[in-house]
Order: sequence, then structure tokens, then C-alpha cells
Amino acid sequence: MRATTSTVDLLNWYDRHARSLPWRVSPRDRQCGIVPDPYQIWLSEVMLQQTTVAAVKDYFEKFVRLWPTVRDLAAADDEDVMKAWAGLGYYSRARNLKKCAQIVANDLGGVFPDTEDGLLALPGIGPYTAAAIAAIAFDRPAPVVDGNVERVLSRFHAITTPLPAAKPEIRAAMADLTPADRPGDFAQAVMDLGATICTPKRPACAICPWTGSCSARASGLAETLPNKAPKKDKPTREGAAFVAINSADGSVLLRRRPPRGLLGGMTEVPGSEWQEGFDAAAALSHAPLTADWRRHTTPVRHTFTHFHLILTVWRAQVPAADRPEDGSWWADRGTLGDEALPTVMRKVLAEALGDEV
DNA sequence: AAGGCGGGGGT
DNA sequence: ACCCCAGCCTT
Repeated sequence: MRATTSTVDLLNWYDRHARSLPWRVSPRDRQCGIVPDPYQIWLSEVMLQQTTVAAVKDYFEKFVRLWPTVRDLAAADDEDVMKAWAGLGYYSRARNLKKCAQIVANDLGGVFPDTEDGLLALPGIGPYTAAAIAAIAFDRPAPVVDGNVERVLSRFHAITTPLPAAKPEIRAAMADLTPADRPGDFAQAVMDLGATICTPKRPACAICPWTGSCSARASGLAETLPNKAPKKDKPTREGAAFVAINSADGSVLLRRRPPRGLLGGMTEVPGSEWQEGFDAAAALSHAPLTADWRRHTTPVRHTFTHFHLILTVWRAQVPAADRPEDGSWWADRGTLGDEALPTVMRKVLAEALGDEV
């Protein structure tokens, strides 16, 4: 690492333009002796994996309110953690979050490791998150490389090697630029730059603190980099979802998904498997119980990471006594929003109940 | 090395 | 409506 003029330029920009975020300790705060809380840095960085700042904010504040320390989170009920995470996506993160909290609280005396290697050994912490926590919470000059950093540095050095093959080159470039002084602020500065100025489309080069030293800017490649390997297209799967409404009290029949895999451990309404070439004519054979099922004309559409889903929604009023003996339960209409329902299931319930859930 | 794993925002 | 984005884990 070396303190280049570019490094200094970016830190100066950060001092003036850093976004105020609930988990962030600003340079000004730090001068007043405020230090980052490793628990909050860890929590925010896990939430920020594959997820935008805007989506994370409310979830972060809710988690800190419910569980102010890693010991509180370690002692929390698994189901309560899944409920609090519902809607944020990539639910294995929530399961690993709980596992990690228990290891830190029970085996490490409630103290997070302060090195990249120590952090990397914990569940849910990979190369990016380990470096981010080491740099931001513990002032270690670890090279923090996320998607923003990949884009910013591939432009800065005009790296034309397509991703992901360019990753080692980019990591080396970040290691070279990261200063011994304020490595955490530098990492956050590069990521902020990527999120606000060096954006995927139409980067705002005119107001960029690196506009004079950026190789892609000089060669007219800013908008086209980084090069990427072509992505494969998503197949479409179909299925049926059944919203059974208790005629006595309006409650809704729910069940738990298997603990691993897609939406593992989350709550859903009963339904068919989701598959390409789903036999729509036989949809009712997947119903959880016999009833006067009415098909909604508007299907629910949802896109996951690797496939599109089209769900036909069926609805019926059923007597309370008709609950099948399979572990499903009647969930009160008023507290439906507190269930561990992923977004696709909230869409299904909104369609069936004509209401936001 | 490749594939599974959500959801939100921009256009 | 469609397109784009992006870390960790398992196989």
C-alpha cells in the first residue's frame, strides 16, 4: 500500500460528501472519540451483501432496537430473527447471522475477531465482509472489494479483462491503493463513489474526485467498463398457491417451508411444487383440503435469482375444523404482517385478500 | 468452477 | 414491463 495523491483526493471528497448512515461513524464523530461498534458494523455488512443501502436502513434499525448487542442476538429465538429478516431476501444470511452471533457470544466471550482471518472463519462472513469489518471496525488496511469497488477500479485502471476473471487484478489494485491511515474510511469512500457517482449507467464523471486520474475517463471507456462474462437467461417455473380463509374468524392457513434451500425455513401458504411445464389443469390436486376453490384471474409474478415464477392463486372459505394434520396452522389476519413471509407470499396474500400484507 | 440463493431500483 | 445489480455457501 502507498499513500497516493488519488487516495488523498478521495478521502478529502469523503470528508465532505460521506453519506450519513445509521451504522456509520463519520470522520467528525471519530474526532470526538466515537468508535465503531463491531457488532453494528458486522450486522450492517451482512445486511448489505447483495442489498442496497436503501433496503437495509429500516431492517438495521429494527435489529439494533430488538437486539442491541451480539449477546442479545445470540439469545434470541430463531423464529423471531427470521420474522425480523422477512422481506430482506437471501434468508441463509439470517440463519448464518444467528449461528455467528452464538459463536461470538458463547465461544469468543462476546468479542468479534479483529483480523481478516479470524473473521473469515465465522459463518456468513466471506472475503468481502471480513475485509470490511477488519477495515471499518478495527482500522486494518484490508482490501475491501465489493461490486462497487470492482466497477470503480476497473474503470480507474481501465481493466478490460472481463469479470469474474479480473477479480485478482482488482483486489491487487485495491490493496495497492488502501492507505495505512484511515483504511476503513477509504473503503467506504470507494463504495460511496460507486453508489453515487461511478454508477453502472451514466456515471457522473464531471463531478468525480478521480476524474483527472481515471484511465477509463481518459480513453472514453467509463460507461462500458467493467466487461462481464455473458449471463445465462432465466427459465420460467409455474405453480399453484392456495389461500384458505377460516370462515369462523377470517384467519389464513399457513405452513413452514423446509429448513434448507429456496426460502428455507420461511412461511408460505400451501401450494404445488414450482416447475417448468406445470400441469395447470391438475392444479386442484395440490390443494391442502377439499373446498370450493375459486381461481383468481390475475396470477402472481415474481423473479428469483435464477428463475421467473408465475403462481396461480386459489382462494376458498373453509370451516375451521378442516385444518389438515400436517403442521400447518391458522394465522390471525391482524398479525399476518409479522409472520416470516417472503415477498412472493406477501404478493399472493395481497392478491387473495385484496389488501397489503 | 459452477450454480443456488431475493428483492429493489432504474429505465 | 423489463433489465440490472451483487457476496456466501454448497456441490
